[in-house]
Amino acid sequence: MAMVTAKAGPKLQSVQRLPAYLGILRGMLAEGREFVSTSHLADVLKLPAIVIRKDLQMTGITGTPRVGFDLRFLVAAIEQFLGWNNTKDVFLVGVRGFGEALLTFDGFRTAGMDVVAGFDRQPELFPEGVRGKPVFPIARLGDLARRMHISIAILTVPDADAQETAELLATAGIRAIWDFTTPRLCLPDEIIVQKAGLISELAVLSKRLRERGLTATAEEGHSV
Amino acid sequence: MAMVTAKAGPKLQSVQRLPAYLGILRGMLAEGREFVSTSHLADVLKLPAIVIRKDLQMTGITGTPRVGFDLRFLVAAIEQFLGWNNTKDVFLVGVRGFGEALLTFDGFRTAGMDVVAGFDRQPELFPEGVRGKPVFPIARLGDLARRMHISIAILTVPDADAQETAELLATAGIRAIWDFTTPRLCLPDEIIVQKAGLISELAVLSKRLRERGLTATAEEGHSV
DNA sequence: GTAATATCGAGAAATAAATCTCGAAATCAG
DNA sequence: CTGATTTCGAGATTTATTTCTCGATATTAC
Repeated sequence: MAMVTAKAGPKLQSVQRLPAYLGILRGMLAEGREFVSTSHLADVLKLPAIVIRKDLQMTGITGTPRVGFDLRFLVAAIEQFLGWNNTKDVFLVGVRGFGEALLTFDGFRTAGMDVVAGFDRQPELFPEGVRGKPVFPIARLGDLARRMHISIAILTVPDADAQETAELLATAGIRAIWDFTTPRLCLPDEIIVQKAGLISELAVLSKRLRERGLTATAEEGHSV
Repeated sequence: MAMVTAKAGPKLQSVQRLPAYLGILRGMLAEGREFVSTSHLADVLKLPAIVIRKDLQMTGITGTPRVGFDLRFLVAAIEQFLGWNNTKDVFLVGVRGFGEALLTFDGFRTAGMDVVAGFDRQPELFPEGVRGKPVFPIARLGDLARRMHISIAILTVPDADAQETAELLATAGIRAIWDFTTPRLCLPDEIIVQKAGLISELAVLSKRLRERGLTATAEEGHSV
């Protein structure tokens, strides 16, 4: 029974590769180049050209044979596809610990995200904010979210507070949560919850290290 | 031809789920439980039980029907599989910006990782270190890595310095790099490079937000 | 103007991964 | 001791992703 849903497959990995393309392409654009071929991109990124071509198809843009893609259009297409063309203001909830670092990190700008304020259960710990970013008590989040039309939040509270805080975010009108906590949040379906995979990545790294490490550093004679 | 590979498939996603299991299981162990069934885990994690069972098979541990898995053995098996049973000291290179946050983040402890020192091109910016973690000039990295037997590094330098710093790490005997920079590093094959997917995750979130955001505002009639 | 070449784009095949189905085993009830 | 129920584990099915093949098109060379 081929119940094919109308919407195209997500192609998760392709989406994940787009930012890498975008970085290179923006650089080329800054250098004054006008066209780029997937074979050239493939050289730079050490990826098969066909992969890149397939990924770019996702954005809907079309290239010209023998010439490549118009850099300006291509960059614009990717940015539009990801929604990175216009900056979105986001809140960060949970400033103590990891959140403080994230609050000061301005690398999200290139991804169209601007962390405009932090919230914490103990805002008095940051009386002057963090690097110019104000820190408010969580109680004020709902009011400010509505007033500033914020719909995205980064959740970096301690695991124990995660569910409670997440529910508060949902009530405050937040539509998407980038969740750096460990437990699985239970929220209404209309709330987009994107789990941060820092620890998962570490698991993959650990496993690869262990696989290869066994052959490489057997010299360390500690029993397992 | 059925070319059955001897080594088990990597099963990336399964590995990525293991930390979530481990967190729950450690909690149960702390509560004094002795056995756990995948069906119970499934309830807690809101995942299909079969997924969990298949994931656990990877670790090589075996459960008993009608009883479940021995919690102590299971936790030990996952930790061993991931290599999280014994703590590994790691360096963090590039303290300005995002790196400073990671340096202060102690959540990696549960993953058997302890960031013991930071390195930066401008260590004078952190004369007293960061939260007790010392910050050294990059020039001293090789010496200290050898002396302290460090084989893992977290790379959080600016993109422009990424390749150069990475090569320095390789020379210093670092065997695995958790890379938070954008460009693709070119290093000898024996160096394990694990790309951090923060920005890729953001891309996925952005795309999901855009997809749903459009339906939320445009309110298209959903066909059955 | 014609031929050669590099590149794109769509569909198909191959590969890998995730998910499901069913039989087997162990405890508990009677 | 026997049967019912829960849970595990291996193979089969389905799904997703990557890779390949081919035809089309635009530039360049002659």
